[in-house]
Amino acid sequence: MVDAADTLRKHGLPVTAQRVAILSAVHHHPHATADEVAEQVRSKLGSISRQSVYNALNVLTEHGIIRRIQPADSPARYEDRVGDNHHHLVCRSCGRTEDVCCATGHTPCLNASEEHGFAIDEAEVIYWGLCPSCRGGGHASRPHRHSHS
Amino acid sequence: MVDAADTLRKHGLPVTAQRVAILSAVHHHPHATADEVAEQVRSKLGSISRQSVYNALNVLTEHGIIRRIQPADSPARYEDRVGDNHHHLVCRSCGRTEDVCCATGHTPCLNASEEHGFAIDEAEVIYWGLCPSCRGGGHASRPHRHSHS
DNA sequence: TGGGGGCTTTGACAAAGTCCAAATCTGGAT
DNA sequence: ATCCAGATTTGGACTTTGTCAAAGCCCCCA
Repeated sequence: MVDAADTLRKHGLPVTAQRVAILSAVHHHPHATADEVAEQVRSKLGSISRQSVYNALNVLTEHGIIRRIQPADSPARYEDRVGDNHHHLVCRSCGRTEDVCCATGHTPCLNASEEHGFAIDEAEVIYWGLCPSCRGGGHASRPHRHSHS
Repeated sequence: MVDAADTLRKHGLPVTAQRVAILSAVHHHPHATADEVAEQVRSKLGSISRQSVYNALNVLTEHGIIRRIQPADSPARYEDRVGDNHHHLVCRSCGRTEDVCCATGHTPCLNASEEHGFAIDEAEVIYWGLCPSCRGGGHASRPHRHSHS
């Protein structure tokens, strides 16, 4: 595990306290939302502006240092783990997110039967279901819109 | 192709001019957003409230009459084609959306290697790429956030 | 003809981000 | 160690996409 500041330097990015704290927060809280990252950073630095959080997360994402995932009905989430083609498993009820390795080896399903002339560069897979806690009691902590009446 | 009103009746839903127009709009404009649907409906009925559009789209979705898809960086889109396990191909630049049949038969990739105790009920696949028009000139009509500097 | 229930409308509200201009800081050169 | 240009951070207004809630309307049925 490399140092956050080093990672930034390695990518030619100016090292600021905010960036370091943000990158570190993402590392220690995989799949955190921008808000959650902001909370974490505030507990370290005392304060940070919302815009700085978004700026940093965007810059880090553009440089491939972190990855952004945007499941339906959830704000964007960020993760450290880049470079390997893994997917996500999301709880419909509480939004809990887990990593899952690619079931069929590498770059699965990347052969869409019809390409419609598109230049496809990624196949994004999201598994939807209910996490253990939400299966049990049925006491959903976040009502979702997918319920079949 | 069944009549919109019949479809509503078949599902025990009250038939209103708005609902018929909305369902019809979705049928004739697959992958339209709520706003686009509203536009279509206005050109038929003269006017409709935003809330009615959302109400109808939600009701129709809950009854499985239409399906909602929510790709990253795009408002929700709706489509007529339900019941078959097909996926989507989305242009990173302009958001153009196409249907693609499931590459590997049916319910692909539904065997996540690690299930983390989740009860998985769906594997959602989105292929990302550039559509023919956006590949060519490079004149992106909607700047996206995935560009690698 | 009179009720009811469900739809529709209207308007306020909320979440998640972006835009912009001013103040501040970082990194490299002196 | 100091300075400067350019990049970053801030704060606040603003946008987009939806939802909530109250009130009105319409149609069906007795």
